[in-house]
Formats: sequence, C-alpha cells, structure tokens
Amino acid sequence: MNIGEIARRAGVSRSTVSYALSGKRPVSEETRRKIQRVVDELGYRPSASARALANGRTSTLGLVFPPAGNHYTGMQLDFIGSVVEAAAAYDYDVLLSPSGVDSDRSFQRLLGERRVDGAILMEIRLEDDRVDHLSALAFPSVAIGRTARPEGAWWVGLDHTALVERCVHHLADLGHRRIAFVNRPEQLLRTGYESAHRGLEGFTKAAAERGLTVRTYCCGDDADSGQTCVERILHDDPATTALVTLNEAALGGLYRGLARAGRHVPRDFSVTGVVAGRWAETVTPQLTAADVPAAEMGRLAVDLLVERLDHPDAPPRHHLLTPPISLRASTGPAGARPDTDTGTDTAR
Amino acid sequence: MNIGEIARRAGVSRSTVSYALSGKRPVSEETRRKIQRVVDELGYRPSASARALANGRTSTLGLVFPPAGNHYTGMQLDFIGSVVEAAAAYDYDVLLSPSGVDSDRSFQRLLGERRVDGAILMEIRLEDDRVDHLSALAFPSVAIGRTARPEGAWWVGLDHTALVERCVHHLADLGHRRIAFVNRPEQLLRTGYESAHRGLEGFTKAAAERGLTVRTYCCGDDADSGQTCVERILHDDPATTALVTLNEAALGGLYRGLARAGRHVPRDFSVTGVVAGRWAETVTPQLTAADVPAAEMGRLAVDLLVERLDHPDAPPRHHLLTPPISLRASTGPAGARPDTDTGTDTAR
DNA sequence: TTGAAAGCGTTACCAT
DNA sequence: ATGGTAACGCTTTCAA
Repeated sequence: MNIGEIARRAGVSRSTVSYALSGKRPVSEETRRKIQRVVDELGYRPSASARALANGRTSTLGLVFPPAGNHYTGMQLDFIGSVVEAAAAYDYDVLLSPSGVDSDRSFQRLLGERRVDGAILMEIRLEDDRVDHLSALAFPSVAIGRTARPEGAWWVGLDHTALVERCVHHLADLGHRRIAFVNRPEQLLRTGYESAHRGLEGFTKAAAERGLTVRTYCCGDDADSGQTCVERILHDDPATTALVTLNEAALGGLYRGLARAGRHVPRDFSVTGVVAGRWAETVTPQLTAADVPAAEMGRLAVDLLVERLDHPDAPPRHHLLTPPISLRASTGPAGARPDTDTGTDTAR
Repeated sequence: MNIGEIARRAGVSRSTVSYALSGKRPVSEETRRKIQRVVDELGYRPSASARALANGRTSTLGLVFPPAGNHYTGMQLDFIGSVVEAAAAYDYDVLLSPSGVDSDRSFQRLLGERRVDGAILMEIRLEDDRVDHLSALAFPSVAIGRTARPEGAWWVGLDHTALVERCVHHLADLGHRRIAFVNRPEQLLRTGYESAHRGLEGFTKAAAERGLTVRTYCCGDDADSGQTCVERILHDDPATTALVTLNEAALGGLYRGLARAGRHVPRDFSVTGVVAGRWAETVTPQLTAADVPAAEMGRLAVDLLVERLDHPDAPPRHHLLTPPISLRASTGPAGARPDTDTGTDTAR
C-alpha cells in the first residue's frame, strides 16, 4: 500500500494526497475528506524510509548510552524511560546505541548512515570524544552531563560539585569529623567520568573548608563491592563516622557492610550522597540524599534537542540542576562512640 | 556524500560501488581496492533511509515496552540492555516504543510506517492485543513472556508457575505453614499480566498441595507500597512466618516493613520469590530467590527474532526457562515465636 | 485548488 | 567483471 494507490482510489494526484496528509498546502475540504476516507479504509501510513529519504528527516532521536559491561544503574533506567516518553510526545522515536566511544560501530552507524536527526549522550566524560566528534560535525546533540569546557554546547547536567559539597556540609554540621567518600569504580574515574570527578572535587573542597579528616574510595557498581568498600573504610580508619557516595548500585552493599560491622545507621554512622530518589527510598533507613531528578533531566534533554532541531541557529542552551538534599533517615548527629573493637564483627 | 560521488571518483559505476561494499557479487580485487580507498578517504557510509527504501529492510528491531507510568523495575533495565547489545552484535539497531496496547501512536508508527524489520515485546499479558495484532499481520516478532495460548508463537518466557511453586515448597520444607504472596499491583493483575497470573496460580496450587494457610496480596511497584503491604499481612494474620514475592521494586519496602514490625529475617520470618539476581543481592540479608535471567532472555529473544527474519518460513520456536532457586540468606526454618505484640512497632 | 515530474540515495535486475 | 537503469515511496518545486 503506497501513496500512489491511495491517489488512484481517491481519484487525485499523489501530491494532493501528500499535501492532504501533511497539511503543508491547502486542500479543498471535499477532496481532503475523499482522501481521508480511502486512507482510513486501507489503514494507510506513509513509509518512514521513503519519507526520510525524501525530506531528509528521520523523526528519530539517538540515545547513546554506555554498554552493559558497566552495570546499569537505576538512574540510567529512569533516564531512558523519560527520554523515550518525552520524545514520543514530540512524535519522535528513539534509537538506542550502546556506545562508550565514538569509534563504536553502533555510534558510527548512527551518524554515518544518518539514522537519526539528533542525539542525546549519556554518561559524559570530562574529555569526551563523542561530544567533540559531534560538535565538530555540528551534529545536533544534547549531552546529559557537561564536559570540562561546556561553553557553546547544549547540555543538561547536575552540579555534582555543589551537591557533594552540601552533603559534606550537612555531615559536618551534624558534628562528623572523619568522613569517607565512596566514588564510582576506578576505571570510570580514570576514564574521566564527569560525575565521579566533579563529585570528588566537591568532596575535597568542602572537606578542606571544614577541616575534616577524609579518605576517598573507588567502588564497583554492585552490592558486593559496596560491602567490601565499607570493610576497607572501617579498616583504614575505624573512627570514621560517615560516608557520602555517588554509587547508587553499591548502596545496598554499603548498608550491609555497615550492619555487618555493627554500625547502626544513623545512630553511629551516617550515610548520604547523590542518588535517584526512587532508589534512595528502597534502603532502610531511607537515604538522606540529593535526589537525581533523572526523569526531569531526560525530559529537558529532549526539549532542548527538539528546540535545536526546530531552530538550527538557536544559541546554545543548557540546564544546570542543583536539586536540594532530601532529608530522610540515614544521617544523624555524630557522637555515638564508634565501636572500635572487632568483637561485634560476627553479628549477623 | 553519496554513492554516485564515490563512483565518479573511483571511475566506476554506482552499482559496482554498491556491490563492492555489500559483496553481493564478485568485484575484481583491483577495483575493490580503488573503491575502498575513496570510501575510506571520504568516510562514506550509505544512507540508511535510502538503503531501507531500496531493499525493504531497515536493519532495525523494535523493542516494545510499557510506558513509564508503571515504575520500571531493574529487571526491565537488564532486558533492555541485553537486547540492545545482542542486536548490536547482529548489526541491528534497536528502536524503543513505550506502548502498552496496540492502539498506541508509538506502536502504530512502528508498524504502520515500517520503521522496523521485527519487534520484541516486553511485559506480555495473557490476552495481549499487541501479540494478536502482530500475529494477524504475520509480522516477525518475539514475545518476552507467553500469552494464554502460546502455540505457534515465537517467545522466550519464564515458567513463573513452576518457579513460585518451588518457592512455596522450599518454605514448606522449612516448616512454614502460614505464607503470604506479594504480587504485582492489582491494576497489572486485572490487565492480565502473565507473570502476576501464573505466579499466583503456582502459589495457590503449591499451597493447596502442602495444605498451607495462605493469603495473597497485590502491592504497588515501590518501596512504600511494600512496607504497607507487610503491615497488612501482619495485621491480617500475625502468625504469618514467610512470604514469596514477584515484586522486585517493593522488595526494599518489604524488608523495611518486616524490620519495623520487629521480625528478623530469616530468624523469624522468611522471604523469597522471583527476582533478578543483581537486585536480590542488594538487600540484606540477600534474597533467596529464583533469579530472573533477564540478560539471557534478552539475548535469546534477539537470537530468535534474527533467526525468524533470516528464515521467514522457519517453524515457531520458543524457550521456556526455569532457573533454579539460588539459596542465599533470606529463608530459614520456621519455629521462632512470632512477635505478636505491637510493642516493637516503634523500633527505629 | 490541483497535477506533473524531478529528485532523495540506494539496490538489483538486465545487459554486455 | 562491470555498467546502465529501473524501481523503492515519498516530498516538493514548478506549472496550470
């Protein structure tokens, strides 16, 4: 079933059918109805490929996210979901590309074969070849996160530095003096992940300001690593009374490690960090944290990208978000005697 | 940059370039090299739209998953990730469609506009209009899950009935006599979600076989609902000593509710169910559960779909998976005295 | 208000 | 082994 067939049955030309359907030029009410009847009868829909070929637009957005090798986090899930829904509202479809770098086959296909009109990039690194590549090509894209030099770029990001600073100040205000920082995996830090770097930066800065004794750790994106990490922390400095983390996937393990070590949250150990709200609420006690507004960020990214596609010459825009800390139940005043002997280590 | 330009520069015809690139007909080593040089120099890649229009194949798979209104679960994330990676291995891209029913605009676009060569459907219902629609159209698709009458269809599914039965038997073997079943939200049950129905069926059957006293509950897909659900369970029958659940998203809340009620897992309350392994390990104590092999299922679905696309007349195939229960730390022998007084209700 | 026809960039059939 | 040329199904300019 193609447009010619519709034209034939409606007794009009193909161009008239096209215009009747797109509304790009006036069509008499009568012929429009005639056409619509045939279209409805046959359930006709124009072929996306043909249309894309003819007008150069695919009505598809690319969503570039890292391959599954890195465990996915709940946050990423929320991004994907909100991007897809926001795009659907603009009648855009979303094509997924599991690409960490711009040399990925999938990434090359996306651009080289012109499969999408624009792209949204997740998991930005401070020096990101995908971003560079795209901007060199002047290819319409929006980053979720910002590179080291975000000027002139389109992005929506989180102010991880400020967020983590706030976490530290919150803990310092509660009297904590010895705090640990649980970052994302070392490999991600080495690769230059934005959140890992800026978070660490905020941590270091705020800790210095408050004159705190701190240690920083990298931690795998899974529960086991979280548990191990806590063991290291308490081994390195048993007097540690709080931690702040960016590592959502390790959260459950962090809690478990603390429990195993006989530390009660929040009575004698406080935990906070930057985590998507939904996931902060699955742990007990619920996590006091800066809630990553993943859904909102996905939506904003789509809004920005669509705007950029509609107005190719629009000046670069961005959104830097700094959500407040949601006070829940995982932080409390320091002061309880840290349980330095290892006797309770065997507690179930 | 198009194929004509390449042809011109290489001093050959467009068809020769096409054949040199696709290998669909022999090309002399010399011209092939000449062409390849030009292609590499200019970084030429054939346009996906033009190619799709010409040969009728988009090299794109559709992944139909429910809209975000229903909270996403970790399991779904694992599916999406594994489908995308498996597809990439076959050089297919994945187009996401957030569609609950076949009347969704997004779903209609996917099919009507012929945007994809085949589709993978998530979150199957026992009576599923999308499945019916697709099979009526003889459109190549594979379901993750199976409908009430899966004969003649392509799918990969989990034997929820058997899985939940096993959970019940496991608990019964441990001496539990009063068990609760925590299902997915009522709305999903009403809509006919496969896992919710078959899981419930397995629960009822096994409970009858073992002569257990049971109650079944629906529970929202979030931690708060889980907590509330436990309160209801213990209110309805304080002598309940175990529960089995399909509700991954509520798991954290279930644990919290139990802790609040002063029930220690697994000493005086056992928890088990069907949950993706990664998520079963984030709670403390780690959940003894039938691990949903989400990644494997995604991969299998892609394998099946690609096979179906390559061999249009291949007979229907499917995979029914019954992963074993992974014994972790959340179940134990019944017998501890349930703490029926409400005094501990105020425990932090 | 409508129609005719020229693309859009490939692929694949028919020749040579 | 290679070239010419019709499709593929739409959009859009140009004419009327």
